[in-house]
Amino acid sequence: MNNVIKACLPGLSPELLQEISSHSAIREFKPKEYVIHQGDMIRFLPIVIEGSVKVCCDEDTIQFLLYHVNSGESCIFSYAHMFSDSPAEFYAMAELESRLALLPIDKVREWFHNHPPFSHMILKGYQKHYEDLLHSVKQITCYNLEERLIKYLQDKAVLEKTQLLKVSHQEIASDLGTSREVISRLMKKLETNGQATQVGRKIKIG
Amino acid sequence: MNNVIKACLPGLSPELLQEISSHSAIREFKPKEYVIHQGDMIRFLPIVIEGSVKVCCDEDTIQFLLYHVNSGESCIFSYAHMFSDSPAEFYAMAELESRLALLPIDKVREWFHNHPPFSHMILKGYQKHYEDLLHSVKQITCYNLEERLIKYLQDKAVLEKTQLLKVSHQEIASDLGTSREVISRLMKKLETNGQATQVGRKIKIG
DNA sequence: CGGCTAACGTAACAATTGTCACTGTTTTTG
DNA sequence: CAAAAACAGTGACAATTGTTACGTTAGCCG
Repeated sequence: MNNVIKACLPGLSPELLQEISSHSAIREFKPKEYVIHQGDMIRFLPIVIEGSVKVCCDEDTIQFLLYHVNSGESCIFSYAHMFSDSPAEFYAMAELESRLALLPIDKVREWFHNHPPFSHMILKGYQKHYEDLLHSVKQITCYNLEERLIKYLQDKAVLEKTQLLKVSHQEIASDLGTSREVISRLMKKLETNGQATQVGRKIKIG
Repeated sequence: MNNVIKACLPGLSPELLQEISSHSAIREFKPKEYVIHQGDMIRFLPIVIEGSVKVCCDEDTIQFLLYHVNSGESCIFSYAHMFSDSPAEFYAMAELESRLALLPIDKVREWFHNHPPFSHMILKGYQKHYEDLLHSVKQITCYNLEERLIKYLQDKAVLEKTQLLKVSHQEIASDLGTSREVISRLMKKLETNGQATQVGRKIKIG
């Protein structure tokens, strides 16, 4: 357990790693299992040791994908709750079979104040997520749905290491913040252009 | 000079404030003057003492508004360059007559490592900007142009403390990532609904 | 195997946004 | 003042996206 956490937290002293390990819990999540529900109080900082977790956001009735948290990464929204006690305005859901380390939030606060390399690491995490989010803004602002769909499928293919994606049109639609019918229509277009094929209930890329 | 910086950096020790003051420069910027050009190397962390600076982002040929930096705030993108040496992928431009404190980046790095309250402050800044950006994503994803235009004008009215905005359709268009004609069309619609009026080359809210 | 259910296909239409072309008006500048 | 430049108004049309409504298919499970 020490080793897996260590691999995700490079640059920290052995003593600190030891302390982090001893205060953290490891939990497994199945695909589609919630890691954090909307409205939950955040009591831990999750770090994905293995697998992938998606974080989505609600506004009115619309839900959309913010980003994925992959191996070695942690969830920025939990950082946002490090120094405040408000409930989560988002939900996090495992996409793959995933193993997470859960660091208790009060300890994280302590480490942040007492260990510059730890706070540096947290800041790096923020930077990464900020860039990801900025990338999403650019995607949404500068590219149309078709282009974003192609990118979405390609990214997913890389993430899941397969060209044959098991994902429903409905799920794509919510991730991209649109409706199922629109995705069906666009998938037909991609099929015509040979960029993707519907194979039964799966999607083949390329 | 010590006092103005102090007001923007609450919670820091007098010694640190003194050191920050002694290493920082103060500069004035006129409206539309560039604070940072796209491609610049970032050598300082700017903190807006007075006024307002807008930060915009380029992707392909499209430019769009990321956020405003107002009194007491600093620019997250400069944080992003705190631990790396890559040129700016954005530009920052004064919107109002503004006074900025420029903290040299190498000193900022040092303070970040040696002063937990300073790193805490930086993290808080990140949190704020992250929330702002997330807010933009929600706006773009969940609301149409008309709603965003109304919000844009209202926000601007609050910022500039006046109901009579001096802003061209072209400028609104680039901030919202669309074209001038579209803004003209929507302005006409707002006028019909009594939400805003074109008064010569200015726009009256309400 | 047959039926049930969730997922997909699709046509038709509405709404929004993008783009072009051209006109008129205000502001600035030589 | 006159010319130039910047700004605004507008109609027409295309492209994209959203919505409704209903028919079809795949895949699971008894």
